[in-house]
Amino acid sequence: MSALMIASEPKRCHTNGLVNCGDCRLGPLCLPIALNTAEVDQLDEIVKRGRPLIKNEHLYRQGDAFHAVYAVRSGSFKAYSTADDGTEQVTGFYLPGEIIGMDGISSMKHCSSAVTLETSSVCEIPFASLGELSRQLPSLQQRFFQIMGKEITKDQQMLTQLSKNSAEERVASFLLSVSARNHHRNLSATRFRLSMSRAEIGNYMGLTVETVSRVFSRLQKQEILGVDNREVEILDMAALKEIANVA
Amino acid sequence: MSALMIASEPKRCHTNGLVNCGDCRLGPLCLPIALNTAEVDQLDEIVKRGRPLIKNEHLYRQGDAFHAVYAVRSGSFKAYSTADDGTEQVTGFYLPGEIIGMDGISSMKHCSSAVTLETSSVCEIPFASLGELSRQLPSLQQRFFQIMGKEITKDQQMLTQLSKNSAEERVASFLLSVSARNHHRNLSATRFRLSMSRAEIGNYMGLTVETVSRVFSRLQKQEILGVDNREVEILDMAALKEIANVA
DNA sequence: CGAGTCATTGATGAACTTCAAAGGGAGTGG
DNA sequence: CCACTCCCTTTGAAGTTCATCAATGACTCG
Repeated sequence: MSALMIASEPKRCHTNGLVNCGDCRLGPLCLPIALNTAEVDQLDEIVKRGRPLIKNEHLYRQGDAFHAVYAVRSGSFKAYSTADDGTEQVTGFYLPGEIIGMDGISSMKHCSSAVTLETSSVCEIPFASLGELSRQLPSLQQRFFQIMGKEITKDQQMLTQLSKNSAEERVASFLLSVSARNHHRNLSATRFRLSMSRAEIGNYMGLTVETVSRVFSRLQKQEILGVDNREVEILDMAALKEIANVA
Repeated sequence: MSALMIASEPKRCHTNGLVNCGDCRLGPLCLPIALNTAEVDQLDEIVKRGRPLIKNEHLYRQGDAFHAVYAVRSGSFKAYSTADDGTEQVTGFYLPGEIIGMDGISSMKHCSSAVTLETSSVCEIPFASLGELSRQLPSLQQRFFQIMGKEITKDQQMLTQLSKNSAEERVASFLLSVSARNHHRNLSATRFRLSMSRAEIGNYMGLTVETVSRVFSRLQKQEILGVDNREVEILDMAALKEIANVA
């Protein structure tokens, strides 16, 4: 439990604003799936690649006009909505290759905010252009429907999570989700650094900081998890899945 | 607190399988919003109107191949998913004019089941045709994106509901949601019959039957709500909104 | 009219929250 | 480079809310 930094692969991206969808390592995870080379080039033309955002910088805020969705290129984001009384609810975490910003589609206004958890960069995909282009490219339209559908099923799984599962089940599921998404990006499924605080995890999973911390401690005591601050190692994947009720 | 039946407007629909989107009273709530007459006619051609479904009949089941979404024409539906251990989680209730079945879009398989809560009917909208047609009709594409986006924001509001709110707040919000949707369909916002059981409400809101029942009783004692089994009357809308934390 | 489901109400208990306090880490400025 | 500060994390003790268990009553529909 010593390593501070794990493979800083995002760096390359930060220094290369010229990368296009065809060359992007994330291509196979992101929008371009199922597009052929010519189609990817067309997609490429509507995508805007911005400067990196520093930690705690907002991508958009609740109430902002909606005009684009964003593909996370590097780093990570937290999406959250703020109630009238100021309390916040984290609605999702977004890792490279995932699409953030779809909360604004229905009303053309963002009903949540998105903020970086670390230095991050995105590809901006103007929604109007995406609509237009997807009328020409059936597989792009298909793909975007699929991505929106996935957001729906993800949220519905969270509903079950929040309404039925205990604190241990929720935390275990959360860790497995991060693990699986890392694995999907060819990173370690068993060892990674959490870019979010205990409080943010707790908020997302409907728990308090203290409860999350206690669960982490218990999992560590049972030697299922190795924890060093935000550095995490899954020592017993089977046991963790057992706890999370995964078949 | 006596009336058993409230305006049975759906009946007319049941007896008329020939109604088309252009004539449907629900048009302005449903998919056709923002389409002109010619466009509605085109939509009409891909829509299949089926026989009415009786109470407790399934529209689709978890695991079924996905090939269409459905517009509720009359009655009401419950969507729910079943875990490996057999426990069920209600993921939504669907009233006339609302679209059900989008849970299958991402994987082309339904990951939840849909069942009627009473005699009901739907318009089946084959997804492939909808995709095709929406490539020709920008406003239809726009509209469908909007509907999917709304499902996303609805689910995210539920997340906040489940993770932050007390039993009273949840039940109050639920009643207000049904009230608003009724009002939207030009039905009474203050008096209606719930087509779902206490257990189903509880399951949806992450509570037990007993808790839901107790909240109903308390609201009745405070003269905020009139309750006669599934017949409900909101006596003090302001107080109910107060409880639900609505601004 | 009878059987079964649904709703209500009470008593008890468990899980998580809240309140409180102290121990690291990371980043900043001197 | 060190020291200071602030925030994050951890752990303990007490308190609440809601779940669970249990029993009765009411409604619905064959």
